[in-house]
Amino acid sequence: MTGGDGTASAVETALAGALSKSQLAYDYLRDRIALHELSPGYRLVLQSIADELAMSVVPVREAIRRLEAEGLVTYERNVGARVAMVDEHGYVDAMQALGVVEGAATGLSARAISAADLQRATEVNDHLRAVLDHFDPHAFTALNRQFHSVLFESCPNKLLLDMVHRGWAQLSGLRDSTFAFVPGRARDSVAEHAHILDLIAGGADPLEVEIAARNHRWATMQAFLDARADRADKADRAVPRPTSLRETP
Amino acid sequence: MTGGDGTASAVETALAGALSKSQLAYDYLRDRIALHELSPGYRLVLQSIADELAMSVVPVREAIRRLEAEGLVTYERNVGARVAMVDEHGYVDAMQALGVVEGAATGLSARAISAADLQRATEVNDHLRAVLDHFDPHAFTALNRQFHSVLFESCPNKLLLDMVHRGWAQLSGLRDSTFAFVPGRARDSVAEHAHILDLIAGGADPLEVEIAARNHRWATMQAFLDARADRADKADRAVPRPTSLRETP
DNA sequence: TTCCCACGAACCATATACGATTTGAGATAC
DNA sequence: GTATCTCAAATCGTATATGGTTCGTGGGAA
Repeated sequence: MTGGDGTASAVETALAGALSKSQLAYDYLRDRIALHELSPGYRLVLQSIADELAMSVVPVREAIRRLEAEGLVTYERNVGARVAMVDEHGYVDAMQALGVVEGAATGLSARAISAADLQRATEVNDHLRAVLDHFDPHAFTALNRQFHSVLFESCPNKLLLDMVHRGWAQLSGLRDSTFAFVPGRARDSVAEHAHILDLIAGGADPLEVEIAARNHRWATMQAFLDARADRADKADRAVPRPTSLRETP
Repeated sequence: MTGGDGTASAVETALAGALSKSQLAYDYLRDRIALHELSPGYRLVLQSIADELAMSVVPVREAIRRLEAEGLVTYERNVGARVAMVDEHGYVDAMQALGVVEGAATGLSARAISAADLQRATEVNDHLRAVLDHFDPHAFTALNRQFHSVLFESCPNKLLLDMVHRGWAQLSGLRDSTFAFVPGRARDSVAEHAHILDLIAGGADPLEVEIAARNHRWATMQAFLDARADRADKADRAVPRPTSLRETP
């Protein structure tokens, strides 16, 4: 289908044979949402997508139903689907929930993680530290995801792991990551990563690892909230806030 | 269509207007699974269900896709769907995950819960204690669910709450609850409930409430594992286990 | 008797078709 | 000029139809 000539039936059968069209549509949409090729709020019209993928609308509908169940798209009866947009409230909820499940997954991974993985996580974090000076939010976010993935992917509980993946997928819908919004958070983040690594390497209590991982995420969430409050204040009126102003112009 | 003459459009619109057939099928299947009218492993044939509900297979497919995404049914390409059966491994994973999210939801509820709800939870637990002597696993399980629902429903995080609901739904698929398998667990459970209530009433640190709620669930899980190990041992060979045998014949 | 193959029934996957609903634009009245 | 009504285009929801796949069953050969 990407070839465009439409005569690749043999290849298609061999290639897509294992994958149903419904699955194909699901993967297609999921990828495009994750890659931000479909922005939040984008209207998902069944027929258009079906045309793009050279299939009928039926498999597309099913794919969208699955995406809906995962919270990646919102759906309205007789109106249609659109890519879920994460308002700040949704963002906070998602980050809070992710903190819980990712923390737990990381804690459960702590004892199972291999030395090689731990080494790899350390390298990724070194990389993160290295790019702090010429800061690129997008690259930083990608590396950050890698770092955490290494730490929680060893979690033996598939259910929990799946929740973590869904949480990340939902948050990836954001127009920009938190690090684009609050660049200053990046440096703290790297330091907290190092702390988590120390805990795991030192064979700390899994619960301690879990809480560290959770607080790490919640700190990012809090940084976002603080930044938002700051901007709102500055935008609404040019009056300094009463307490604990930590302006860094 | 149920009328058969096809002229009932006004009634139909008014009655089913708020609910799509897809949604209807979803609710129908979900309820029947929850009520154990459809046992785990039961084969879900599209056409049969469509006939029962007087609709075509298309909405049924969508409903099943959603149930699949929630882990209530398993699906196999070109073969079909069946009600998810929770083997002991799946059970352990589900309980572990539920412990995490339910614990977190309960912790987040702790500060938000009303005095009335707290009172109600206490009453339900008293009820649980009262039925300990003429023990009925089914009734106990239902009350137990009530108790925990009161404690976590005040959680302000909808995402987390949804995960908790899904976890309970998945586990409700079990042929019998843990309490049917390990009746002795019931008494401990009631005592732990009281402890959790004390923590919340005393305004304890939410994290402490969370860990108590989590450990409560994990203790139930552990009781199940212990019981299973016991039976396996006794079945395999009539040799007493080396340590900490706490037989109650 | 046992193994293998062929055939057929049951069922899934997808395409097409059509009625129903929403939505926005243009016309008309005030 | 604004508000409201009407109508048509776009899109969704569901039914029906058809081609494929799986799985069980029965017959034949070793």
